[in-house]
Amino acid sequence: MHGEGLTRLERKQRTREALLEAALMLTSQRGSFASVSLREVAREAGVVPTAFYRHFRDMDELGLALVADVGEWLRRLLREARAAGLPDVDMVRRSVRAYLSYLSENRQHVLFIASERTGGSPALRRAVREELDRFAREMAHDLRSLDFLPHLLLPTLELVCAMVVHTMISAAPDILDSLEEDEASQERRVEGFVFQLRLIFLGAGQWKEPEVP
Amino acid sequence: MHGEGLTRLERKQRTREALLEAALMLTSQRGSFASVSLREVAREAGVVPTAFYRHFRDMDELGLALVADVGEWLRRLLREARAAGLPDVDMVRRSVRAYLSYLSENRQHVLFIASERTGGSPALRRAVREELDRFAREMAHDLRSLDFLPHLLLPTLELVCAMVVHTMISAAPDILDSLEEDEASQERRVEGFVFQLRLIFLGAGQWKEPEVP
DNA sequence: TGTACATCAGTGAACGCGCGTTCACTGATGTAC
DNA sequence: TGTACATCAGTGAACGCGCGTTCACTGATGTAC
Repeated sequence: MHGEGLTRLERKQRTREALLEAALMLTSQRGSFASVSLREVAREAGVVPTAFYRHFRDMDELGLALVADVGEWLRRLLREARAAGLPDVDMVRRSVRAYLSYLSENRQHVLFIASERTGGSPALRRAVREELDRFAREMAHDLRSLDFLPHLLLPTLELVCAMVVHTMISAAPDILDSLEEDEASQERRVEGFVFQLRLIFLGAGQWKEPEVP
Repeated sequence: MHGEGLTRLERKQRTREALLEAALMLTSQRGSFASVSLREVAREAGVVPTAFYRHFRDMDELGLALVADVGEWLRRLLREARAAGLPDVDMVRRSVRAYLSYLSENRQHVLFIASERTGGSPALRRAVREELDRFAREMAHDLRSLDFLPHLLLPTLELVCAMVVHTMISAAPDILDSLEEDEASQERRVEGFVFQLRLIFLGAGQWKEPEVP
């Protein structure tokens, strides 16, 4: 019952993680972090409300911790993509398939980012934005080292990556919602998503960097 | 004090509008509709909480009415764009300038759409999505009749428009937030936004419709 | 190794507050004659 | 036009509820000797 064989610190860490996970779950369920209460989080994590304060000053602090957590998840995703190597001929469709399966397993993370990028408190919004910017920069760095789109300057490649990331994140709620509707609208959403990515890469392939004399 | 010279119906309509406006304002202030309470809306509109029920069954119903309202605003925006006529050479930069000034005057509408497209209740999310889809379809229709991107099939043009709309909506919170930061980051956000639109049109210009035998 | 004490994660009672919703009401506007 | 009655937008008191936060506490784990 009390996690035998664990040190006090390990147990504390477990409770902390339970709180974070509970908050993430409730946020994706409610649609926004702001409408999740401290008491709900504690209840879901299986502790008394006052235990919350051993881990976070308030919900704002937990929210920021959640962003950091989700940021780590994003970096793991990137690391795996990196291991998969250079995108090939039908790269977009393959990547989309991979992303969709990732999405169904990590619904909560993506929905959290999507909703708090726009909907959260200023501090939360800012933190999410920073994680996404950072993610795009790392992705650009990876693509550069794979010699992908070599005609683009690095800052331009970063902008392209930011656009891809942002497209992926904001397609997620549309696609996840469409799962609850008929199969046709689901396919339509996915096709729309594929089209968007294709258009971005098509545009990026054609982009001419302005001449610098 | 009691709006002399107005019929009872006109006064009721006024209160209704005051409630909607209050809700819109509070939503853009809080970052999400879900974290605005019925009592706050009534207070802001200058009526007692129970008067709310003369106009809406609950906050969900008011939310949907708000979507309809904002949808009308979108259509007005489109009508004005239509009157402005065919986009010209430096169309993107001109349009962006126009959009930015529109944005600063209609902050609340855009922020409402942006946050509830992802963050709201399922019904609200769906309603917002429908308004945006409809908006994109009308925009595609307009561009078609102006012979813009004539090599694209109408469904493709609709996808391009959906992408533009969606890029505009989701750039809005980034840009509005950047106004509170230094001028450099503001310029960076706007440049990123311009780049995204350019890339979309560049891609759309290059798009080859698949051959149908 | 055994004992005495300190630490501190989690408990449980209590608080004041704003919430959504109910109800009976008021009094100005609208309608019928 | 004037009068008597109906309508109904908005009022104000009251309710039970979940909220965030405080406080003194408990008892298992950790530390010093």
